[in-house]
Amino acid sequence: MVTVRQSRGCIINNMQLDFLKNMSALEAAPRLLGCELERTLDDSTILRVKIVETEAYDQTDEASHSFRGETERTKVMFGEGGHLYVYFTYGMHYCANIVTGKKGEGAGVLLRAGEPLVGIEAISANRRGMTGKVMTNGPAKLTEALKIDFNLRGHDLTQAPLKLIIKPPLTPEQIISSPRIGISRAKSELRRFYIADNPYVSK
DNA sequence: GATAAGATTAACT
DNA sequence: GTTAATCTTATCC
Repeated sequence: MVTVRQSRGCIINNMQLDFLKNMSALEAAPRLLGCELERTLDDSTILRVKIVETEAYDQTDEASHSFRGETERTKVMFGEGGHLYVYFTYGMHYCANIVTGKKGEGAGVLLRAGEPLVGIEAISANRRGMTGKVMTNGPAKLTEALKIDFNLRGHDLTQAPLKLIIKPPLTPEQIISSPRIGISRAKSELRRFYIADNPYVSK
């Protein structure tokens, strides 16, 4: 019985991420709010966070890494939805995106902030002892908290050690959209989404 | 081969 | 509000 349930659960999980292949970044960004990321560390510690803030990037978007076409860095963004695009920036930070769309489309959703649910002590340790919202209320803070770096570049999010767990969609009333943060182009487009009144949102 | 900019953060004043 | 830290990637010689 357990085997059957696990097997079915796995299939359902895969199908749940399948929808990302048929979704634009702009559709997926608000949809991913409230969903969860489960990270298994090398020592088997389980961490889980709820996604509370996202931004949409795609090929038609001047601010996107995929805007000027596929390169060695951005090729994961041009792969199938449901994988992880990781990039390194400002000489010291990693940021993570959930890729959306079919193969050949360069689109993804930047994970900007999360709310720790499980493994909070380990998350705090990863963040050099910080506690409270400053642990995960920024894109590079989130990757540091979950130990995401180039080891997980292109990772399939249906698999350990990093799984995306789909939850029911939030209501429109729970979601606020705004311009994105930290970009120099396409500044006025409403491509940032966050959960209303959640203390772990970055700003 | 060299250079400039960057989907940021934390520690300052 | 300002700034240093720090290095990959893209772009331009």
